[in-house]
Amino acid sequence: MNDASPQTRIQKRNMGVILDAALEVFSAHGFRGATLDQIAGAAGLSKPNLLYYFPSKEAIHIALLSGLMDTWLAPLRRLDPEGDPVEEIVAYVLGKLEMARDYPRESRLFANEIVQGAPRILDQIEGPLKALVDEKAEVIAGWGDAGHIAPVDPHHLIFSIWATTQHYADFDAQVRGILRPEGDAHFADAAKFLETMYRRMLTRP
Amino acid sequence: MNDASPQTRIQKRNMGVILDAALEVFSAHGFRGATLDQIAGAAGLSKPNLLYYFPSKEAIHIALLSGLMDTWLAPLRRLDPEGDPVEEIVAYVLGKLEMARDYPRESRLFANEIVQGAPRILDQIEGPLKALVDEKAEVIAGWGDAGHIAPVDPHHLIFSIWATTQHYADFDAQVRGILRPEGDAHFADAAKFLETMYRRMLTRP
DNA sequence: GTCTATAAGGTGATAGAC
DNA sequence: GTCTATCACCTTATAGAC
Repeated sequence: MNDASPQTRIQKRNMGVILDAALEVFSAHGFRGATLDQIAGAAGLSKPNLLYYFPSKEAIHIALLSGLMDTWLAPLRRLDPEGDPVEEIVAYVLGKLEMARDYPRESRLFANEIVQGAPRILDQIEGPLKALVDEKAEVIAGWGDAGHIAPVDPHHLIFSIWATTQHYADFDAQVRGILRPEGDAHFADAAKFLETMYRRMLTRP
Repeated sequence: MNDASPQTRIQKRNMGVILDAALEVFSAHGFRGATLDQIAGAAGLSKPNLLYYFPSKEAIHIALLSGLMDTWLAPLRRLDPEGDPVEEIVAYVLGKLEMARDYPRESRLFANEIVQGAPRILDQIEGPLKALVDEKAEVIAGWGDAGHIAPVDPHHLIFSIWATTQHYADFDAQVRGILRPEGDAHFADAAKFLETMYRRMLTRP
């Protein structure tokens, strides 16, 4: 299948179905743990038919990661240098937490990949991702210098936001196991906790 | 190999060598991504010899996880109800960060397992881990009620500490990719950031 | 206790009919 | 475009000599 060729509606639809099935399987079992049989089954296609649309298992995985990277970074991209500093950061935290709640598969897909050394997306991390993070870190540093927020290391602030929000998607099994049997209000409680936490952190001398 | 049988020095030594090799391989590739060939190679043993000491690949993995669970929880266990509340929690944060720095393989071993739904340690999560967390959460809640720290949801506080500290081990590839080329002082900077962050959060306004 | 050899089954990918 | 059949390889695990 030639990636650059024009696609029929059926082709586009099947590619979409395959990528959704692949997201389901790769996010649950990792690259090595996922099998083409599982993906084909989830997509409702035969294994050879899968490989008519993508040349290899790795090609599916790479297409998935590349396609989702933009969506995944959207919340950070929305951080507005002209907005109110504390409110912008709190909105980013809550937006990221909502993504962990609504798109846990995407979060786990990246988690699986990065924990194992990010072999297939190191380029994108060191390229576009680093560029975006550096840009926004600059903005946050400016807010600190201007005294609009308490001084913080901007890069580590961003890491802490990723860590605390994605934790609820990536380590869901652990969170549920510990909050059991109460918890299905995990995310509401987490939102309250994180908002309070980051407000205190950013509004102090 | 009978687990209950008395062991010679050679047996004990080889079991230790195997478990260390298994930690290396499982933490880097996950359960499914790891092969007995890799583990045998890292241990300097033949594959059949590996399986003389452990009955199966899964048995090695389970032995690893069970054996490390205690070590892994030691910092939380040290949280002293009689100590100074803010200092106890800050010490826990910094202790956990040191573990991420000094034992990243252990951190990634658990991360790999939990991201994929914790199929082999759900029992330990819902049992001993939950018990310990609930116990310490009680202590922290008491500190909040007594006004020794600002009020926080204790469970989510603990989750945030796990997330922010283990992040530097589990997502090391991403952290390095973004902090590049500067960073080898990641951990020193992270320690400063996290100490400041948790002090601000726990100290009453 | 440790080795070589090999069984048994799974997995990614291809060939070729339709 | 989609299928059945199949290949070639890898991986876990066992058998049996030493």
